[in-house]
Amino acid sequence: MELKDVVVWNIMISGYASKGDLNRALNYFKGMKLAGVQPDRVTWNSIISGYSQKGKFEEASNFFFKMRALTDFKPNVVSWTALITGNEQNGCSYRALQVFSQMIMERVKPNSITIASAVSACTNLSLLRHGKEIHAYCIKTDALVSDLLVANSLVYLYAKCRTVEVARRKFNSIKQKDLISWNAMLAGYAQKGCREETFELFNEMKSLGVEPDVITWNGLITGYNQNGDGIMALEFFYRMCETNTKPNTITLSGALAACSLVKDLKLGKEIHGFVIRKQIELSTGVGSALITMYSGCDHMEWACSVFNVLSNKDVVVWNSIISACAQHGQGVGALNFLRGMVISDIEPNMVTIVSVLPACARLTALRQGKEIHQFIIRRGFDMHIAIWNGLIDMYGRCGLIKKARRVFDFIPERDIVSWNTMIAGYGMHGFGMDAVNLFLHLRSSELKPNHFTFTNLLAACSHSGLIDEGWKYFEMMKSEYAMYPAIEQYACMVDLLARAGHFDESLELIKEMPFEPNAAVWGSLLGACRIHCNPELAEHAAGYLFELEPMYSGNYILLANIYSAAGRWGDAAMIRCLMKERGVTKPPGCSWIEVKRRVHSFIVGDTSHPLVHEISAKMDSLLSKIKEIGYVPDTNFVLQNLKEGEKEDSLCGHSEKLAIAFGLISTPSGTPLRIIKNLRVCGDCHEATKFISKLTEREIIMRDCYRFHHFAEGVCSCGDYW
DNA sequence: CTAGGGTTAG
Repeated sequence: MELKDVVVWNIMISGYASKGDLNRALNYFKGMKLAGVQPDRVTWNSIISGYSQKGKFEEASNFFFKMRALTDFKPNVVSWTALITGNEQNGCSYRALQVFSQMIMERVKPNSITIASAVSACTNLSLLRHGKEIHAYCIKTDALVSDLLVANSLVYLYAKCRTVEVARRKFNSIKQKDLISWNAMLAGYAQKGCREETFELFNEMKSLGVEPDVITWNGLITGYNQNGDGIMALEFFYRMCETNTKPNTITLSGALAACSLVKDLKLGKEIHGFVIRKQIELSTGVGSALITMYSGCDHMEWACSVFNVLSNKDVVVWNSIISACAQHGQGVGALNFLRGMVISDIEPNMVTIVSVLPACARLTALRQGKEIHQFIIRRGFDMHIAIWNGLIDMYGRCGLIKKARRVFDFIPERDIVSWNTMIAGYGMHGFGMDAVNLFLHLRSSELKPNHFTFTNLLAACSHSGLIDEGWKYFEMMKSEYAMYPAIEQYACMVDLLARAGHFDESLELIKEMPFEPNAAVWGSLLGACRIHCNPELAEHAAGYLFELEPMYSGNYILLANIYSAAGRWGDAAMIRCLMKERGVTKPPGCSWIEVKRRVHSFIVGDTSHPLVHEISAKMDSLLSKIKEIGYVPDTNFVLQNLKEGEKEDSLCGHSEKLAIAFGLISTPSGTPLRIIKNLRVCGDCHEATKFISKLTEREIIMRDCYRFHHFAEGVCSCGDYW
């Protein structure tokens, strides 16, 4: 065999390279040189594109540079474009754009494929500004703007970046629309939630004789899912089922996601059945959609059984089950699955972190939270803003509000969620003025506060009794931001006014607000009645609450406590009977404290801890000492009608006191104690803890189910309003 | 030799 023509070699090489078999392609590449045939630009480009498509950019750019160094021909537009499309399709859009600008700087003229790919990269990154620049470049340099490929990519860009009107103008300007143009515009309307426009355009398309394909339907379904509109997503799923179009796995995932949104368990199960009947292999995509669907419909057991059945568990499947646990308050489960994932050699990614941080926050699992923070730093993840925000939340909820602030200050580009989370953190710690100051800071930034900002800010004012500030920002919301207060903000204001004892004003606000009062509103009022000892109003509020959330024990307990405090023992007993009648049970008070990497939990009246004698001795000596400096046990918080001495004993057994006593004997003096309680902190314990903090010169940080209490030098950060 | 649309987890 003599010299083969370079074209024949190229066909072999490009064939293998485009199939991803780079080894074969390289063998032929070497082979042709041995045979004395010089590779040409097409040969080099085939290899570059093969590596680039596989996401092996180091190899791709090595050949790119070798081509420049070893040959007479420079990389041409195809070589550059191969690098750009490869990066874009492998989730490295940012690098794709870097390559693109490098190419422009070297004065290589892009073609329509290059431009479309660069615009797609902008779309992936939501870089509207950048995309517009590329658009402008097209207009300035040549007629590429009218190229169908480019035009379609621009419709996607403008639709995705929330300027659907601009997308429509671009769409209208396309003379010969293809199916992809229609799909782009329809998906854009779906993502933006424009129901009418979607239907209109859809009908227009059909009247012109253009038939939707599976991607049209999928774009509509997933678009509406992204918009949170499961009803429309299912509408289009049903419509598709009436046609001859066969659903694929993406359709099924989309339909399952919609089921989860609207909690349509019945349809979800039908689709699951369909998957089994048709023997569609349970791909990781459909598998994770099933997990999410069952979890969204509150069937965690089934979510777990789908998880167990899946033979191929990729990072998305693990993330699905982790976030399912986290969303159902199963923090321990979430952390267990995280461990399972690591053991199975699946690398956690950004989404894993974002899902698992709230679980740590809720568990106050500071140690795991810190480990995850370390892990993020070690792995050198791109710090997605959601991770930063998760860290703020985690540190805030674990009681390290200063650390939370340090994270906040460290974020290069904060979004509104960062500010909202930080404001909420200050609020739950009772640092109302810090929350207000941060809000003022936010006002001077270019970000716009949203409804959550005001909810968190007003809640912070309320936790700190900042009445004037509360009114001011409540009014500012309307006057300066043209935002109508929602029921959440009204609830905060009712809470703020009632806590301060301004019951008339708060009742007036309830009357005047354009919503039916909900449990949060009446609950605020009831809580305030405890502080100000107002059993009459408490009865009124509790009446509504018993209707709205009949099984929540907290309301009954609160009302019973209020009756007891007013000496109305008979009424208090009646409430306990009512609870029994309705089968409402009060979860036992439980407190946790972490000492030397171990979490110790104490249940009310608990005698099971190994150090029970030491704890009880410590408690006795503490109580007699704090009584000397002014503590008076408040037996109103004992529900049972016991004798005075017995009531005092029963108070000593409260879980938060046990945890404090244990913390004091098992940590060196001066160490702050961090305690978490599952219920609202008891009034007597609150009083006692203030004295204990003074006596022992310890900082005691206690989180109950509503907020943080920082006890130091005999006072609490809540100012006794909680 | 480069080639545009729908993709599960937050």
